[in-house]
Amino acid sequence: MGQELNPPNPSPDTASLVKRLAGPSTTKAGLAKDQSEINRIIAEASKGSKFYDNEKRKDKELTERINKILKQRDDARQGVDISQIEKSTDHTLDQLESHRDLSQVIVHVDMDAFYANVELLHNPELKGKPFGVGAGVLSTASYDARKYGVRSGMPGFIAKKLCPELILVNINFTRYQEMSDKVMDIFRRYDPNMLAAGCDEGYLNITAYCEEHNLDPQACVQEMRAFVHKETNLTVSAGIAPNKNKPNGQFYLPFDRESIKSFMQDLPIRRIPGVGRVNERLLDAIGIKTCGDIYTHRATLSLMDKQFGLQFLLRIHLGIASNVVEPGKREERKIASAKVHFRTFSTLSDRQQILNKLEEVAAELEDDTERNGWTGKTVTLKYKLNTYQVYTRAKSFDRWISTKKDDLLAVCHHLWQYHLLLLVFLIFIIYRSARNFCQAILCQLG
DNA sequence: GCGGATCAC
DNA sequence: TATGGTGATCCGC
Ligand SMILES: Nc1ccn([C@H]2C[C@H](O)[C@@H](COP(=O)(O)OP(=O)(O)OP(=O)(O)O)O2)c(=O)n1
Ligand SMILES: [Mg+2]
Repeated sequence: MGQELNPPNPSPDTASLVKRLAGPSTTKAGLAKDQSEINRIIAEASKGSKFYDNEKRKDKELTERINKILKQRDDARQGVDISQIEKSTDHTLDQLESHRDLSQVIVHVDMDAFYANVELLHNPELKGKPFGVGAGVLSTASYDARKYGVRSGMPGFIAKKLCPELILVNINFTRYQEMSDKVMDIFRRYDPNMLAAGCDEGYLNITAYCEEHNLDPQACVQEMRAFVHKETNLTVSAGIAPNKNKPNGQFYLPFDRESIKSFMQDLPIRRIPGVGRVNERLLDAIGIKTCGDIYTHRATLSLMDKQFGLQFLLRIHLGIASNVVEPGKREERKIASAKVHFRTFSTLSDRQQILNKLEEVAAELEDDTERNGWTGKTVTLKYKLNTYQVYTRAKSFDRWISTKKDDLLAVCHHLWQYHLLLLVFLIFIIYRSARNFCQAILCQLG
């Protein structure tokens, strides 16, 4: 009874929801030290919106999923010989360890605040000021803005709350692509097989270059970074290690087993590429926060290989990753995306109006595909409701799709399940046989 | 093949 | 007032 006299706040945000609302890129360099106050402001600003409700729904679903996994874990551990399982995973670890290859010098290079620093070249007055790139949602933020908690993926109006003097700069993709080409060319001098990962980073194997030029890795990377700065006025960070697992920022990881193990020991699991917000929570639920914790819970992970991926995590624990660097798949994948924005006074709730919009998108798609002579065998219709719930509906054909407007419209009309209150429509035509893409049209409603 | 979920940048 | 674009992969069905 006594407890009921002190009811909790009405629907307080759970820690997990507050964290979810903060967005995916909360581990970026240059962010403020105290994120809890920042996260509170973000949650406050989000409250009451449809977006917030949707995040809350997803958070609840994830909590249920976690509870299910915990139950599975408890069931799986019943009546099995844990020490036997641990022995078996130890054997796997020994196997992995025996194949550890420290012979290759891998460097990961990543441009600093890429879009922001390119904008700085065009507008030097921004120097030293907090600014973000992008309208609506920020693609990135200058380091001066990050101090306030402003970061990638954050909507502009919330960023302004965190930093009222924040300047918003429009996005100019062609500029970034130009600079990207320049930078990549420099990287390729050091490894012609470089793997470009996105437009601002790359993985290089500089073993051969160091040998030929009689350079040690540190000197080699310093030289490369100096070249980038000289030729582009942009700065770049690098991590040098025996494989492609990127350390944060600029870093040299000594090439011996002990150094690597101690580096991994306290590294938060979230820093590993492939472990995002969701997997971070799942792993946290079974007691894993750092790469070192993987070993402690190896029996559970072994029993729940399906859910967590034992091999993936064991390799992470040891700090063993691929040290083969190859350029990405060569397949041409031209994307000419056309975009149409419509603004109406409210979301569309009338079938005929929606069909009219769909027809506009189909017409745009016909136009683009005709112009470029492309087609495919799958049509995908994707739409977002004003609740932020997303649906995709697809249909594949044995023959090439007619990209005539009316044919596309007929297919999409069929795929659209008469949901109302739409925010966004997208149509894709996918060319799958060569695992190739595509064409996308976006139609913004409401 | 389909649809949802997750992740990276 | 208001929460992105693009591309990829994986899993369960
Ligand atoms: N959610 C995101 C993340 C990134 N980007 C774009 C803008 C970035 O400038 C570029 C490179 O991404 P990075 O993750 O490397 O971020 P930055 O280069 O901006 O900053 P950092 O100095 O942390 O590398 O990709 C984006 O559009 N949306
Ligand atoms: Mg970068």
